[in-house]
Amino acid sequence: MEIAPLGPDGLLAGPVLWEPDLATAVRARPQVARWVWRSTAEVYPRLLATGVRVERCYDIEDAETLLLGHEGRYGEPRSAAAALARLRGGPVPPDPPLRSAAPGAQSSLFEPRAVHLPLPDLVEVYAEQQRRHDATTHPDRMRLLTAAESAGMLVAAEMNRAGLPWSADVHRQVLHELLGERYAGGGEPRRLAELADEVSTAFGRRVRPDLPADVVKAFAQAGIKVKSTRRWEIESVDHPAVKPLLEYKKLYRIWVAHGWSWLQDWVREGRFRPEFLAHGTVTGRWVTNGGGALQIPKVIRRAVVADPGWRLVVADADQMEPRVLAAISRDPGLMEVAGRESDLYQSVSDRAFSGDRAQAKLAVLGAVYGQTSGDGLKNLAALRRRFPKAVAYVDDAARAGEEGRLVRTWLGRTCPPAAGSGDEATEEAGIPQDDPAETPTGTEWVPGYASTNTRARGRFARNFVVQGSAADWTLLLLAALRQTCANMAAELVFFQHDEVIVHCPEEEAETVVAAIRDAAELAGRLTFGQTPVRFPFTTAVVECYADAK
DNA sequence: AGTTTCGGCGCC
DNA sequence: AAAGGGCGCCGAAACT
Repeated sequence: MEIAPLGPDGLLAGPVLWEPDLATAVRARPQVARWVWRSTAEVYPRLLATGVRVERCYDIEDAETLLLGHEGRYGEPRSAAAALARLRGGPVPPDPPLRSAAPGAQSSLFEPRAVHLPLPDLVEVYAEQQRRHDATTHPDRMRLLTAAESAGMLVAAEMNRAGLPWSADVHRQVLHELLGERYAGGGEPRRLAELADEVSTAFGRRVRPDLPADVVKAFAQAGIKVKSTRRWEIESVDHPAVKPLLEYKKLYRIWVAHGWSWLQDWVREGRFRPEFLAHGTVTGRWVTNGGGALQIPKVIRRAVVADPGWRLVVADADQMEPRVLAAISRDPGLMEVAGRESDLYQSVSDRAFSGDRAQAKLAVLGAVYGQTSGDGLKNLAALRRRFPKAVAYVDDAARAGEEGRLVRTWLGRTCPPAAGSGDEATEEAGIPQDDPAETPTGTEWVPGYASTNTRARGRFARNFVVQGSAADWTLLLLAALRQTCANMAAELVFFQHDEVIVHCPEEEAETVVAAIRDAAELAGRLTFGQTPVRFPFTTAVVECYADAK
């Protein structure tokens, strides 16, 4: 591999060196403060496989994505090769298509090979990116963002390697308790078959509860009109089929999504190994590929069991979103309640909802998500009176989103604008687009597309500033926690939006608990600067994930 | 017959 | 009473 020494200005400070082996090259240079490379996801797993860990890195292609976003150029190709072409004015190569949605080991055979750049070219792109940081609204924050994101890439690669401790025996036991015996031939297990029979008996004819169309028809024949078989619509219906039907749906879900075949597919050698993908969404939240790792049902968490003599430190950020909203909006009232470690929803409720915590929580989340009706909306007025700056902050974001202006998180992560220009990246990101063909013209108001999508974009932007700023903060948290764990046997094994699990020897558990608390405070200071807002965690030291709640 | 979309629900 | 932000996953339905 090629190695380039960088000077204090981040530019090429000497001749490009050639090393025969990546791992050896890295191992031989412990003094390197930060490795700059094209893509952590492609480089770092190979290093980890040979037992080499790096302290810090700078991921050029991830930074390119963030910088392009900040510059309002969301749709442009984000590869290092594309960045170089833009720099030199040449034809810009399109990004390789996203990986096929179809899972399966073979898919990687057909993935296009990444374009590798000669090292001096890569350094040139890097140097230009450093200059582009300076042109952002808050260069110091943008540098922090790309650094934090790169750290997140390291964490993700390390978690992918570690895997989540998983007891197949316990999992099978849980499945048997819930679903009963399996029958030969791979059909429904006993309990599901029984429930399906109960549903059919209640309707007086054979009904397949896993087929929504069949269920809707059966209800219609019983004189009950339902538009769908969603739980919230069905559960208020007065009919003997409802109870077994809802129970069936719950268990069916477990069976198809986390049943025996899931176990077969995803658990090897006592570990569940999903692929964590940092920066998987535009808000900065991570996603996972494989095994539905971010949707492990509560009952299945009994199968997450620490190694003998080890513990799981399960840590959950308390009321993360309203605390983040307090930090970014600087609303005096909200900062005051977020400046305490006690239950924030209770404090809000004491101030604005005469003690009804549930109402307060609904109102806060409604404000963040852009609720348009129901109790949350009603209570929004009370929230607005007490915390005007906080509500105004998300209202402003929503308006900006509706008008197609750029919306950013605290550190500068930028929401894709609804270009209305057929922007593919925006489409991919799931931002609602107006379809010109369906936009009514010459009409004041028509129920449907245009206004619906505009409002949806507003809700997206409203949520983006909070969810995305929270993601900014959690990246700094992970980076700090990773730093501490580097000196111990402890390993980060799971991360889900506002929750982290560390697997460690029993004797390290209390140190890890303290490390999480310290990391949260440090992340708060680094991300938001001077702020009274606290970021407490609820931590539990357990042998089994299910015991954490 | 193979691929994409939909319905529903799990998690935050 | 009515139904909002982000995801992934599965089988069935709907498409080509």
